[in-house]
Amino acid sequence: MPERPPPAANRPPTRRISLSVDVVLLTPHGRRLTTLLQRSADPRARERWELAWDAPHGEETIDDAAARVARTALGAAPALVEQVGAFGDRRRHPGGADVSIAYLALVPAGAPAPVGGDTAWFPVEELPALAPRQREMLDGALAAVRARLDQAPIAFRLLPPTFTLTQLQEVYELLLGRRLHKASFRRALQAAWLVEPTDEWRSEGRGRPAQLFRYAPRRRRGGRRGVRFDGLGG
Amino acid sequence: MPERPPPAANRPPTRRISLSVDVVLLTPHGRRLTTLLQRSADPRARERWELAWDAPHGEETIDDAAARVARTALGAAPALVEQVGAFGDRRRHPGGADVSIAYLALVPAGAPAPVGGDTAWFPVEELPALAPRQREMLDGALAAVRARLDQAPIAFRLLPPTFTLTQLQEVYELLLGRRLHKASFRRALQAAWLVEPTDEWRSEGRGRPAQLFRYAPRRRRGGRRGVRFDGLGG
DNA sequence: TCAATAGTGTCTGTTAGACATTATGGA
DNA sequence: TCCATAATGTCTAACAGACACTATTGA
Repeated sequence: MPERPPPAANRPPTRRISLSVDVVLLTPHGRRLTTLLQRSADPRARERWELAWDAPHGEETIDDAAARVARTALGAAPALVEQVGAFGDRRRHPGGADVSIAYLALVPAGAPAPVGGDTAWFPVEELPALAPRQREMLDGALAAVRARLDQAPIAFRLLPPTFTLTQLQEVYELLLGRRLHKASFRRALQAAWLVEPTDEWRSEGRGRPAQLFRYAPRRRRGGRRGVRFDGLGG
Repeated sequence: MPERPPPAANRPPTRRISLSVDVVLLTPHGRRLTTLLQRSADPRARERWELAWDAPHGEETIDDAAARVARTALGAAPALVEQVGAFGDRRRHPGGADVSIAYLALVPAGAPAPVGGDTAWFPVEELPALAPRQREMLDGALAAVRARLDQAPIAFRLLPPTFTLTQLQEVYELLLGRRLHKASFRRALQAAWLVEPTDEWRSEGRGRPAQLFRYAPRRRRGGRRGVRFDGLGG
């Protein structure tokens, strides 16, 4: 039986550390998922790109700080801001923070882009070099988006208030990284009572116009079926 | 078009904050999920119970600190330690930490219990009063366990190396909070190639002895099917 | 007219859940 | 013997994916 030390003493944690709140802003651009990066504000490293970040101000909570950082970088409030997790290994952060809290923020497609050469949307498969800590946070945010896709209305936050079912399916395909079957997708969507049709139609270019829908979840009917043993690799 | 402030200045986050790492240790006890609580080390509040927690020491990362806190509280290393998230609202933490990082730690059923009246396992439905921050972290850890059940081998970390299929199903029922169909459960398990039989059998009390299995995931065959629109409430 | 996209009906193989049955031990 | 639990076979309804077809627009 190993020796067991007494429980940690209940003193305030005296050692204070530096903290950053970093936000991964995401929006679809065409058939690609893109993320917002800013040029470093450090005058010695103006050519480097960074995730938007800052330390919490004054009495702000970390959620407050994330909302502020997102709003400042984007010029408007995103549709959803959610925590991803804390990153406190020894990888480098642009501000030298000991611990960084990552947030993801979703921006509807077609929202006005921030102007100026200091801020730009990059496809997530073609990113410039980032500080290792921020690279890790970005990968974590992408994994979180995919994991939460069927738990929270992620896809609807990446679309304007009304959208076509093809747009919705494209967002799912974007996030899942695979093609979906059109008829099955619509059947499952109808069975879930998640969207309702508007009386508007949109004609884009050639084919038949598509009906516009809005996100309007009704109460679920029937419980979940089965247990998923997928994803239990090693 | 709203005025857009310049991006956050790239100065080190000078304001330093106090940080705690809090661990939610979980193990099944019979048909209940239980969590480890310790009596407060504060001599003025010895009757209060707390999650195990501490500030990171010296050069420790937050993952290191979580592993240490878990090992210290339990007297042995848990089977899995994973981050839940950061909690930095204004709710009270026992150590007055500005920000707390929650971890969950899984302990196999039947592992030796910590001795002494300062540490005890409580069923998660019958907890004593906790500091509001820690109560929030515990609820977050339980939600994370349920959410990750089909993404990571959570259930197997709550069981000894060999186990019966009934035990495994009981862990799933414990975490999901609902009964599962025995035949369906076993069919899905077999199709997923997650466990392999040993040549041992266990006789518990009355009925026919059950074969023991071990967790031995084989490579997946075939991709995921469909999209889940469950869980998209509102 | 053709090309392109939206939207739907039908068929089929797979799977979840219900039910029943057999197997094997202890009391 | 009876009872309790393990383990499995069969049936059915639900569902995912394939395919085909109709509908409606612009070029």
